[in-house]
Amino acid sequence: MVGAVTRIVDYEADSSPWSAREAELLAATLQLLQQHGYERLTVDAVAATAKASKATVYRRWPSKGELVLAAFIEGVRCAAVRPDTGSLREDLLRLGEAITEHAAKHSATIRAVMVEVSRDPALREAMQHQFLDQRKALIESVLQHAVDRGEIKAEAITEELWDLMPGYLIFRSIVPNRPPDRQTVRVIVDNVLIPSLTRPIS
Amino acid sequence: MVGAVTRIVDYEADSSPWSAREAELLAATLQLLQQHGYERLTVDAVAATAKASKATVYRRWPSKGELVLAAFIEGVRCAAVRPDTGSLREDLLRLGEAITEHAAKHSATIRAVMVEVSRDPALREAMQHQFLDQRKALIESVLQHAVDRGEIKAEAITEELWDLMPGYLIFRSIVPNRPPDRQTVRVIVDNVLIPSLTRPIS
Amino acid sequence: MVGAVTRIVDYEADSSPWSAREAELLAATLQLLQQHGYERLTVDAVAATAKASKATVYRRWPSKGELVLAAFIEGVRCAAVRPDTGSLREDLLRLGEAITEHAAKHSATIRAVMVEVSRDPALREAMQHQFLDQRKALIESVLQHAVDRGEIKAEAITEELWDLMPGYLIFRSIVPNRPPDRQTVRVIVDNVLIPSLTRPIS
Amino acid sequence: MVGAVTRIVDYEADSSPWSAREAELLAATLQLLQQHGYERLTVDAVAATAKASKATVYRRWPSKGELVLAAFIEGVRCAAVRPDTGSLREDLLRLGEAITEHAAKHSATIRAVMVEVSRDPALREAMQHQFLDQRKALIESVLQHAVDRGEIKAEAITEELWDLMPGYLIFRSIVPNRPPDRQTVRVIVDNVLIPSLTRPIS
DNA sequence: TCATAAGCGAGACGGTACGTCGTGTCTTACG
DNA sequence: CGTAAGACACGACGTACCGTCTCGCTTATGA
Repeated sequence: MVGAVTRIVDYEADSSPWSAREAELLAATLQLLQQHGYERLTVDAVAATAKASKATVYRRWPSKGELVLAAFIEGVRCAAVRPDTGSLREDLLRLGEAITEHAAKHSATIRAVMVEVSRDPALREAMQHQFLDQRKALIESVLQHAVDRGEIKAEAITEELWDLMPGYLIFRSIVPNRPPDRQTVRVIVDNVLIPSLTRPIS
Repeated sequence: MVGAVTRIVDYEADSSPWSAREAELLAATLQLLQQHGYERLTVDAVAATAKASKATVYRRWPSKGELVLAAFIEGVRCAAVRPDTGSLREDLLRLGEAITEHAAKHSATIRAVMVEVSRDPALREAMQHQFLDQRKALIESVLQHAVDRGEIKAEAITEELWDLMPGYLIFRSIVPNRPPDRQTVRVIVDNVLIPSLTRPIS
Repeated sequence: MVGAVTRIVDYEADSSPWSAREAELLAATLQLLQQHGYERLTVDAVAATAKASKATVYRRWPSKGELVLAAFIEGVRCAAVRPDTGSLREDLLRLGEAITEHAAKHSATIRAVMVEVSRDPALREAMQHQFLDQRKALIESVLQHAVDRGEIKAEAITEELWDLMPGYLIFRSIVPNRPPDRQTVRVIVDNVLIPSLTRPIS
Repeated sequence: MVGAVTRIVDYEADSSPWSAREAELLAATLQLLQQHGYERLTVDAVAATAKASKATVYRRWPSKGELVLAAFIEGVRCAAVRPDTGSLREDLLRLGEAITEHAAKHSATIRAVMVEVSRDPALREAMQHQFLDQRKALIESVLQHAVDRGEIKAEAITEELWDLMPGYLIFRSIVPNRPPDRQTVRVIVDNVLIPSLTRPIS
């Protein structure tokens, strides 16, 4: 049964692993990231904003990169809610719009995280387990529901397919000049995903 | 006629605007970027590698960001060749594979460029004209040829569609753990692009 | 009468004012001072060595400086014994050798104490009463005995004279490369002190 | 001939080995040392005072300790002038007073230098060659002149003797509460040095 | 043929952020 | 209640890099 696989990593947001103090620090980090971008974010400023000291920050996260990744994941964790409208098309639209919205707000953070993650295998690991796997489970859950409802066949689901929309939307969000909007999501869902998912299997 | 638009920005690679000295510096930059990533690339190291002095670098490019963007664009310029196999599917496959290959080699650079470009409108401008428009023209040229051959209808071409494959492939390249390969390209072309481009227009 | 002055502060070692716990802490401090010097001595290390917590240390001594001074004075208190050989020359030699020996063992501590004492009037006060006055009384007692025996005249005793040997010996101990030895003491006693103390008063 | 030895290290002040920039930094260091003492001297403050940057300081002196030692030695270098009055007693008085005056002004620096020097063999070496040897040569020169004039015999000069006055004066300067004055110098010269240097050799 | 200028290497400089460490204060939980 | 454990704010340390600048040296041209 396919559904079982979906449950290996559940899409349900876990309760936060952070203490109140840590959450404050991550919130300060996220806020400063949005305002100034990664390069102009200083750990001193994070500490000052959270009325903490640098040592308090570095006790938790051994480098600026880890701090930013944690802040990013924490930001995503809150936003990850599975849509459940009863219709695959609606679910996908909502999912796409949620991603679009979140990515628009945190594009600087996403860019920074990509750079940091590529430099440190430990960060890569964290990114994989705490973010990518979560998102994968979320989408698979949406698709699995559609399979359960008989809207699509399980065989139509490929890695590339479920990954396509989030990947492309994020790409558009972090590349200058063309942030995605509702229209972008609609076109992808209606012209790409739904046709591909519902066409007869060769 | 649609083809005329395509020619506004030609996909043909222009001859390099750089002198031999400048090309050396860009080559050194590109090499160090591949080896160490953006953050650990220092202008000192670029100068040393090219046996130049920092002043020589800064005379050309007023900041590390501009230097890296120039190096990136120069790297792309060489690699941009329009496939012309006579078959849309083949053209798209080759295009996707070329993008995949290039992005694999220069993922660190791409990540860095995204960060830098987002911080400086001047870099954004340069990125737009010297890279994005080029790539757009290249793909439109491929699609236009298919229209000319009668393989697809001009109306089937949407911004999202021609942009989808490059965007997704680059996304996959710069995100950890799942670099795209020929199979990825094949699935996108066969399961997404061709179906979407050839399905009857509603 | 001269002897009366000597008795204002007695040279006799008082019984220690410290509890067993406090003595442990001071011993740990002294040991770490000898091993690593003042700068590299940390209050954390003192606490850890004595299996105590930092709060326990700071409850007794409000700063690192006070702690170190207390440790130093405690170290000296134990070592201060008045020689009484019946001969001024012998007494002075023993005194000088005792100072030499002690200063060699605790040169790092002495240096540190000098720095700390100069920064804090309270420490200066403590140093004065708990150490300098003690030493002064000790030497005056030795000299007074010699006067009582008729070896020297009371008028020959000047502040500079009785202070000269300890001061110079300590100076030599805390300056690099030339720690004093028995020969140093002998030369000072025989060539300087005895001649000066016994020469006819002009 | 005894004079030859004296010339191995000449007491003459060498011309400064520092550039103008470096002299500024050392002057700023010395000034701040006098004002605030070693512990509260920060390299940032030195840089700011000299309108330099920390990197400029650290390029010259690899640590705060080395910087302070250099500043101290530079300060001494300027002040070291050999008295030459034609009378040993006068020469010694002037020497003692010069030492007293200088040590009074720089007592905090001297204490700091002692601590730093004891921690680093390299600093010890520098201290030895650039300061202690200089001072030794200076005093030997004064005594040698007296020998040449027939005031004293060369055999009366011992290491301890010529070292006694500077050592004791510096000791008094760096210990709290009893800074030496002209009277102190006079007593040492008249009651200790002159008698010891002129007494018949046994 | 020589001088004057422009480009270059070398690298010092002011500035700024990093990540580390130690002090002295404070809280929490245990005995 | 005193203590062990240890988190915390503060602030200095020493390092690294950016982008600017000055200094001579080379080279390339104009008198």
